[in-house]
Amino acid sequence: MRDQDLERVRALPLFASMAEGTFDRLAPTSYLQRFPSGVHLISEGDEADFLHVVVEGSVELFASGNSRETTVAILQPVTAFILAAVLKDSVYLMSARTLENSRILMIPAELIRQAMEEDGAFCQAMVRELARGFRTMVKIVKNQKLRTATERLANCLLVMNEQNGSTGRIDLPFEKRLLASYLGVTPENLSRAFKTLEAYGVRNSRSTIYVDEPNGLHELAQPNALIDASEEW
Amino acid sequence: MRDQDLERVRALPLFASMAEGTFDRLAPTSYLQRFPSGVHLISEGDEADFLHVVVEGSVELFASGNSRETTVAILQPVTAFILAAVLKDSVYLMSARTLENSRILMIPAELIRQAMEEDGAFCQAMVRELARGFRTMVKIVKNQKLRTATERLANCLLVMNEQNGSTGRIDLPFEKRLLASYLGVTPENLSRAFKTLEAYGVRNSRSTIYVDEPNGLHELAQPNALIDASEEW
DNA sequence: ACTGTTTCTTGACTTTTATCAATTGCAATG
DNA sequence: CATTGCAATTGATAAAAGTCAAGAAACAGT
Repeated sequence: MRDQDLERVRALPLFASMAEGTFDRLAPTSYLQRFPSGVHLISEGDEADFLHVVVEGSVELFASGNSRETTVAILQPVTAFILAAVLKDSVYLMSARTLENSRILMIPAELIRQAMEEDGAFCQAMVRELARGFRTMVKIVKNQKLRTATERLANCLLVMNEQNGSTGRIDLPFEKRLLASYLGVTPENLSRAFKTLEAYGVRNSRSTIYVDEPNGLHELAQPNALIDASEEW
Repeated sequence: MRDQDLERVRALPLFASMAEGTFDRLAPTSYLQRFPSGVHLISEGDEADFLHVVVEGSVELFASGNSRETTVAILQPVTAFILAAVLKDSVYLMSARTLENSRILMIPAELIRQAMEEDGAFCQAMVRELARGFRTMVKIVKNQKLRTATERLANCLLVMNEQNGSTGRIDLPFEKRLLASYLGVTPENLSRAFKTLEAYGVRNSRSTIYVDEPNGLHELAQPNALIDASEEW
């Protein structure tokens, strides 16, 4: 692994407070691998052998069942995933695939569990990371159960717009079908939800979306910090 | 706090591996309080001052938004809740109310955070508990996004039946309206879902439900261990 | 620039779920 | 034992979301 990448991983909140020795023991047995877009990284039901970290690119976490499939999260660098399965020495509950050319760091699960037992600071970092993950999932549940599809889209656009510096222009970094799956609707219904939002100043051209009247959209969306704010470290 | 109750809390996985000294420091400043049914214990948005533990009775975790309300979980003794908010020193994402006469143990949040820093074994227990909570929430998301209302009910009945020793008889420990909110449907639709399941040998009288043909129900429900199995410690 | 492929959109229709209103049925109360 | 109160059900209707099929728009490769 390149020193530069090592540093980026080291800078992750999860690893930042780790003792020098602990980190040095993880590094040599971990793999940083490059994957093309669309590669299936892990499958739900499999044993958790490695903790994964998106170092570059992006990764989709999704789940299947009842002959359906749904996106649970879309991860940007630098984010660790499937931490809970690794810690419980259990099977994955979600599958993961790359959304573009990506570099993924894989750390043997056994080493992570060891490090947790030996390094108190790391264990505390883990607690924070898991608490963050838990609360993120609670927000996803609330978003799903308390809102209609159009409300979810409206709030999603408001969040994305803010992340972009409130320019009123959003460049979708992925396909609409993925956005649909993430929002829990069919692609057809996502199109219709966009049409509904036209009345609130949302223009939608292929992969660029313009939010002209954030105030009007706010009214419809009724954003809620206890759902929409991303969990800070 | 009575010694007997103290022991029950001590026996919780979360506290079992805690050092003697750490536990002794928590105990005297914690309150074990008795509440009647329907008491609002915490409100989403409030600062997390205490870690709560259901010692007796039962507690509903629910969330509000967009002028709707939904049940996220129903907790039986002995379970700690809102651990994540306490650890992150953040606001609650869910509200909680008692569902019957209950006794709730309240431990000052600050003490929990201190204990985590000082007691490595406790910190590790916390990691396990949070990982468990995270995975439980993932399952709730999957249940919600991958299944129809009738499928959710069918699977819920299968789980409840198994928990009851597969006797084919389920005595609901709460009202149907709560079950509806938990499943994410209106009470009216829950009734209709029950009617649909009649064809699969489900009889439904007030608060007792009979599952006559679990095999037929299985076929419809398509149970899935990665959704329905409860997360073990 | 053309061709084939894929994503996205649109329309018609069905299914699922919610809403509103009314009724039933149980259980507690006096 | 009637009465009251509430949970649960039922029916009618509306809204939301899914499905299927077709067309339009973007994209990749030649």
